[in-house]
Amino acid sequence: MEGIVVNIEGEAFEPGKGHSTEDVLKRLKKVNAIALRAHDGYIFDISSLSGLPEGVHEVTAVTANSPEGLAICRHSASHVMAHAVKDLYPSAKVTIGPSTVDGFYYDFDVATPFTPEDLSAIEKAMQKIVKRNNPFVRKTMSKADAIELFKSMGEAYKVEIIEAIEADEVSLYEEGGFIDLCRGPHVPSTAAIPAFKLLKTAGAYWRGDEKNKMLQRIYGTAFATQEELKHHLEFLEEVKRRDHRRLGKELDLFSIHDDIGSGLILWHPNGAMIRKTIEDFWRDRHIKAGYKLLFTPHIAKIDLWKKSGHLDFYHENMYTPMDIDGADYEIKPMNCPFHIAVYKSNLRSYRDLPIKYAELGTVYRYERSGVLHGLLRVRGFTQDDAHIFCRIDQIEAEILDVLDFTLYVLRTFGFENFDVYLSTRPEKYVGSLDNWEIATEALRKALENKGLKYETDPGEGVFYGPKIDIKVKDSLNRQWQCSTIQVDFNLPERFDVTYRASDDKEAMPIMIHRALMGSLERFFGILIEHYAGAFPLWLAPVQVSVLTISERQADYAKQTANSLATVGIRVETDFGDEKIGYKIRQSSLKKIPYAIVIGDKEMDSGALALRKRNGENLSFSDFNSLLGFLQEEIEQRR
RNA sequence: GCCGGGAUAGCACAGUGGUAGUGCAGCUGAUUCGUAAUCAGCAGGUCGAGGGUUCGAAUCCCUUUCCCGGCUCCA
Repeated sequence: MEGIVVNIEGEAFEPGKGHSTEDVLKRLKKVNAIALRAHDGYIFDISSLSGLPEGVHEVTAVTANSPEGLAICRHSASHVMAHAVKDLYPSAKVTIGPSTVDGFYYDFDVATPFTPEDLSAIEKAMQKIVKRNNPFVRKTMSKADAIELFKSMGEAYKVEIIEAIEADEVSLYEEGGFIDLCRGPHVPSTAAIPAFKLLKTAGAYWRGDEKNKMLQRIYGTAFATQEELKHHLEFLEEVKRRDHRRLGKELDLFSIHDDIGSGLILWHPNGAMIRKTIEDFWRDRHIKAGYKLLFTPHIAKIDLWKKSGHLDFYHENMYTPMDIDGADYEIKPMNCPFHIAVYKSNLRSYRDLPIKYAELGTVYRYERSGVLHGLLRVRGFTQDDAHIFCRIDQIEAEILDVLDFTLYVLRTFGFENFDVYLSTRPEKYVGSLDNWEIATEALRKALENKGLKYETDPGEGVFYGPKIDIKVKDSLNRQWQCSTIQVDFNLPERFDVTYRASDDKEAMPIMIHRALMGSLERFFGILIEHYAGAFPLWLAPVQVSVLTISERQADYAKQTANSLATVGIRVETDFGDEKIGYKIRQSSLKKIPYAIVIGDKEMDSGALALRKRNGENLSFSDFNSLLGFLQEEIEQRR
């Protein structure tokens, strides 16, 4: 351990020089260190302090408060879970058990799936193991020995895993008699797993491949403190509370019916009003941004899809063709071929470019029944699609434009944080290397020009071109993919799309596909959860409710409501014989942004009282000042 | 598609072999009230669908449809 510096909470310790090894270990224990991080980010067990690899001269204590430390805790928790499962169900075979972004899981091969009661029994067994404070002991052995060991234990999956490992030596961890193959690192001992909870069970294929056996997965989570665990569980409750399927029903926004078909959405009046507002905004802004709007059919002859390549590359998501007068027609999974047909309906000059076509195009795609999910994964949806035909020298400017436009639109819907990804050329691709290079650089430059932080996903582009994906973060900080901007070298080629260049020769434009919201259905689902159903005034299906204290004010209130409706405010009235508290409660449950309460006072004075959804009260001396207030808020879309 | 769980009144749910229930919503009546639930009465069901076991099935068995959680973040 000579010559090694150990940083603990900002203090440097040098075992052998002023500090004894015991002191350092004690100190590490005192701060609840669970691992050590080297400069290059590599993480070691605390026990490896005495045997650090050559070249490592300085390490820093890692606690469960850091992301790495927490991941280690969770990983160790998954081992403890496997230990508990083996104790309770000795015939269970262990497989893999990693930590995840918000917890951990472990997959087991068991004869009968786990029940919720099993889960709490396992959790209790885990608590006992944690209490015993068994040290995690790392061992290494040769591959051959490890294979022998796990064979003798009957752990066939572990044998399979070891056989696939390339190194000569593998590491094992033992804790309280439970041995598992593991790369590590782990917490020093089981008591260093402060707060954990098992959450749910699920089927999961071995190695995620549906050709393999189905294993039983147990999900759990762990945190540095009970407090944080509690917060996380509350967060999960909040997620449930905001579930768009639940709110969709409660607020009468949309429905899905068995007898109509899975993954097919019916927009109810409230949802349809929101969609109409979104669409109006979308169309208006697109026209202002120089897009031309299109409407195209829902079906087309099968040859079109052969030519576009969809039948080759996309047929798994397409429905069986229908026969019309002896010709096969396909319901459309994409809008692009139609937009190309519009482009090709005329000769185009280089002076015409860029040509930007936009359409709210409804497409139908086959999704496996198991993946359908409310509005977020459906079989019929409307894309806010657009195709930009431009010259290759225009790509950067166009992308820049699209980026600006996208961020403007997303911000209007209350999304302020984005994660941006640039996906580059995959192994299988079409188009020339030159074009890929130019297009990828154009995307990159546009991102840098906008000062957007982005991650590069090498090789993750589509076969026909590089792309930028933008993921929004909602009010619960969850990430959703909405926008995508994709360069396409393929379709112009396939459809022989051309323009007349300045040198009088035929040239091929580049196509940019882009969607800002992705699909209206999905975006709506995300919005419902983002706003927890409490839509801002400009989007709210009903903007104001007019409520009376008693029957006496009904006529007067009716006039007020009519005056609002006449200028386009969406109003609902409640003149029933319930008490005002009841009416306000009803209005609040419907998440109507404002309630106007009218009693004798208002009737006599002409003043108006406006109650916000959150209980706050505002008063206005007359109708016009109230109207002005509402109109300004609508105008500003906040 | 696969594994597990589920489907009972418009909604949320209870009901493990013996008369199908509760709350909210709905309807009717009373009440006319000042910022998140006034009171009373009434009505509402092929217990997802089909078949079977049984004297008797929401309940047990089989089939089927749909919904929910998941199905690599790689020792």
